[in-house]
Amino acid sequence: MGESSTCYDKNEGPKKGVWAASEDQIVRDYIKKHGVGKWGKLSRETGLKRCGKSVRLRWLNYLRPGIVRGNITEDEEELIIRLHKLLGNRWSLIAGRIPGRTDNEIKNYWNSRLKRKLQQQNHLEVPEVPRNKEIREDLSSSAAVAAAAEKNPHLTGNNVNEDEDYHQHHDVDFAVGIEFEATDNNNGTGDDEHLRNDLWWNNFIMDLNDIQLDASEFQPDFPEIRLGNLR
DNA sequence: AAGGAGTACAACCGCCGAGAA
DNA sequence: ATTCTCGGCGGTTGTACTCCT
Repeated sequence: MGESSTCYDKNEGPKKGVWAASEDQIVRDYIKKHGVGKWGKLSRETGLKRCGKSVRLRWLNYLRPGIVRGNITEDEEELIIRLHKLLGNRWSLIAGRIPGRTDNEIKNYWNSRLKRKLQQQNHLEVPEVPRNKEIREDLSSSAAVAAAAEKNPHLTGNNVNEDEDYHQHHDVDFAVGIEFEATDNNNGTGDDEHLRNDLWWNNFIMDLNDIQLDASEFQPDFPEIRLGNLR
């Protein structure tokens, strides 16, 4: 059923296509007054001829404060690759770890650039990480996650932290719940370190696929990894 | 200069789950 | 217990832009 019943007016249907600046302003004004949510109501009360879902998407991907526009940095790219290896196409989860970036943006970036780039580099045979709800729930329910969440509330949940001052001082690194010991690429061991990490990740993915493990089980074996906020 | 191919990104669609009625 | 609405997600499509021939 979804929202289709509220999306499509019997007579003329919803307006589609590119949003006008005036439409954006209507949404901004309404949300300023009434807060986020009730997208269908927003659409009806403001006379926007957009379906609620469309309004929501516009807000989340474009109008919302804290959105970072512009090129994805190398750090962010690396992060996306690693998170994708772990989580598969769970764009909202991945986006939740990259402040200011939206799931749509990351999905687009992956599909239009990274996928091809990684295939060219032979780093990726585009692993089809199964959409396995149980794995994610196991990870999210671990004690490690809870502990990390308590330590650093910025790292939890799917919501992008919209504290711009916080962003300025923490940049990308804070968003990752998976943190490696510093890798020294200048002392000749960098490649080995990368290989080791890649190997570890590959094994990790295989383990996840083979059996459903609780994230907290990994930590004793791999102290260099903190599975702080997989969800 | 023209137009076809490739790319990037915004937006839409269909499905699902949660919660209210 | 059932139905309905809404919010959320991932996949896909549409379109504007850029590059190449």
